[in-house]
Amino acid sequence: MNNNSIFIEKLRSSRLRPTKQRLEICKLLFDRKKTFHFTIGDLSELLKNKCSNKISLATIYNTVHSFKKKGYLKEIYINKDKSYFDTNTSNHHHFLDISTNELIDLKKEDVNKIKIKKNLPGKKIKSIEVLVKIENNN
Amino acid sequence: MNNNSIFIEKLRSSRLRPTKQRLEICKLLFDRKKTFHFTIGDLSELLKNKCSNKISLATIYNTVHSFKKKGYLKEIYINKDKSYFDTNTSNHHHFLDISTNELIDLKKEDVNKIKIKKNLPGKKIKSIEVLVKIENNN
DNA sequence: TTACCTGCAAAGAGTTTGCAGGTAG
DNA sequence: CTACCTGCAAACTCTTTGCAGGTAA
Repeated sequence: MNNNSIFIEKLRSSRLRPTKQRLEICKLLFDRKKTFHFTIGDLSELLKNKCSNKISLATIYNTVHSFKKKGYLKEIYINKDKSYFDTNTSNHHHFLDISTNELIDLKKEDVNKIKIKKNLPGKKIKSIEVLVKIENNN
Repeated sequence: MNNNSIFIEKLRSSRLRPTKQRLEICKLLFDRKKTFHFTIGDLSELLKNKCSNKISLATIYNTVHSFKKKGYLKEIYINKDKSYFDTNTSNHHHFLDISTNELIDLKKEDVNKIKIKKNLPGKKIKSIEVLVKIENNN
């Protein structure tokens, strides 16, 4: 596994020790071409299936939160039941398919520039996020 | 209270019995000029203070959910901990002040028209919501 | 009277925490 | 050796549910 050393570096550079568990989670989350959207539950299932030794739920929560704090993951709120995380940490927009609860990234060029014509004294804009809910065409 | 009869009508017209509890909640939610954003916890606190007889938490949840189902409230997900509800049920956008966790409505004319240039086969757009996160200017 | 509503307490789901033992550096 | 990490179980928070008693029509 060549990627392993990349992940070890990535973790070291953020002062996170490259433990077995964190490397397994890195492989699952970051060793893919496309953005990955997941809940802790999804991740836990995947790890149970694809990974020989069990990783405890507490460790999964800890790891995901460290990764978020270090800027490797972004948290998305689309549902009161659970949090979604996104491996694409750039400022971007989403489709949410309400028939399947699936999240799909929109590229920058898929949405026209958004201009906010109101501003509040003493406040500045930190981010602009668009959520486009889609459903099946009957 | 003249408004009471309006609320009684409103409830009757949706086949919800105008009970004491529901009327109290209506008064709190809908007897105001501006949009109101709240969590169940907020509402429960308000009712505890402004209302002589205690309304149980289960009833508050039931009522808010019936109101949502009847289209009098909209649920907003901006936080994993709790749900926010909005008395403005039209399709509209929000500022979220991340210093205070306060939600502020944006009017239609505050945001330019949003065009989504991508579409997925078999799917149609149901709604487009913009969340603008703002923070203090230092 | 009948269907619906309320309030309580218990149950549920996702998440967080405390702590003892284990591991990286 | 020391600081950090893991895993378990218990705790916590918000929300939902079951059910007995109460209320509107």
